[in-house]
Amino acid sequence: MSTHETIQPLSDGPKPSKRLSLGVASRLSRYLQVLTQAKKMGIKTISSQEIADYTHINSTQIRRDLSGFGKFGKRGVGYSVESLTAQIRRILHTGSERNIALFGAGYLGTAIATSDIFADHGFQIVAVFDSDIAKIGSKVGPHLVRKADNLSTIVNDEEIVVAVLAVPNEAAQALADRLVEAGITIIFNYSGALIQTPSAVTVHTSSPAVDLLYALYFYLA
Amino acid sequence: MSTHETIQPLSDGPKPSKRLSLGVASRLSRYLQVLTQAKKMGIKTISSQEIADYTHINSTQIRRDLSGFGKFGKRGVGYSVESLTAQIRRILHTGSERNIALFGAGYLGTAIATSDIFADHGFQIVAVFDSDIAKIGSKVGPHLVRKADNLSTIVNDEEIVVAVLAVPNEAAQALADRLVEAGITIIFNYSGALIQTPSAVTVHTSSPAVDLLYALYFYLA
DNA sequence: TAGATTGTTAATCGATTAACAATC
DNA sequence: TAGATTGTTAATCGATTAACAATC
Repeated sequence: MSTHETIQPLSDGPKPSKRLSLGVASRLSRYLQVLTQAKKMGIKTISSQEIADYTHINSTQIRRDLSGFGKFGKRGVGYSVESLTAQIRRILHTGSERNIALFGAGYLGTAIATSDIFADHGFQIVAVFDSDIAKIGSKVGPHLVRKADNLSTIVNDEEIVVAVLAVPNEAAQALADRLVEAGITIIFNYSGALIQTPSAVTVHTSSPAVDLLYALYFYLA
Repeated sequence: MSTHETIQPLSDGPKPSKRLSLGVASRLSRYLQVLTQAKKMGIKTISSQEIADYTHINSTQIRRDLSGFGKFGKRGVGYSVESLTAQIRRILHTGSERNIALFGAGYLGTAIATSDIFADHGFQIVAVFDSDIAKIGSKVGPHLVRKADNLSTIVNDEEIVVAVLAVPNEAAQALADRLVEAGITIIFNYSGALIQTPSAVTVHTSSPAVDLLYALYFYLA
């Protein structure tokens, strides 16, 4: 956890919907992942201990996280996968669909476009871009590869909230600059490059090797 | 951070090398990522504030994390990129090369095999596997695609420490079971499937959509 | 020197979890 | 009923950060 929690003292609305701390939001997201998978596997009910087995998050903490928002479980039984999913979605405000633009139609871009990892969580890829003229007009999964011109128009028209960058390191910063200009506020960076943006823009850089270093440390220690 | 810290009270060795807490290990890994990139960009010196700008980790915390292990910086100047990299590598015991086996030679597997994200951090892909007979014998980047037979022999001979799974969801659990049997203790799972393993085995499941949900929450709130 | 940045302290705050009553 | 699991309390512990002296 990198930063601290900010509480919004509410002027006593009907529900005490404080802003979540980074830790809680992160954990709720992970519960959602387990629940989504569990649903796919046809599981109807899940206990806090079972979620703990998958996430390595302490079962007491799971119950505590959830009980802050209501009594979602049944003692002696566990949580309904269906209804807990709905509850967490509500807490995270992620009930509705969100639109994504994908930049880069190489191997990684194609892998992302053809997988359902994003779709499973309500993220819809609505546009795929590449700078290689040879690729423009071809198809990646169901998507037509386009040229990344008039970004702000496209971002507006297609109601794009998130840009996913699967481009070479060298191209990442320049593209990010253009995206910021076009009004994008969430960038998901799969390139290895570090990206600098105004503070209003969130950049999430995926770094598997860093995660691996981290895992390895605990393996060695 | 999901679990708590464990301190190994040392019988007074020369250096008080406690076991790192999850939080510290995670943050040190991220500093390493920034330093690796900074080095590529030809930067010689970096301040805690600059690292903070990239990682969104508070600069005081960065200095505090580092000062637990020595005085690595120069007041008024910052940290030497080169020497700080070496120091963190030492702290994380990640100085030496580690061998990785990659499973799955589809779009994602190919993207991983041809990128340098792992190589940048001392992880060497030494074997690529696929279950599709049509792919066996073909090349993915510099690697020959092999059949995943005799896993324990290969794991031993090639000194493989980590298995990276870029396979379909349906295949993940069965493959993980075979890997555990073959003696693998760190599995990096890029499939969307949840994997269950004995507790001695570390599974890291990459879940971009979950990260996105999390980022989106703070965007919406 | 003047400016910048580290290293460290001290105080606060949130995260974590063992334990257990409640109850399905 | 007996067994299982939730919801909650209470206590501890680590993370976080503002502030500032030290010093390059």
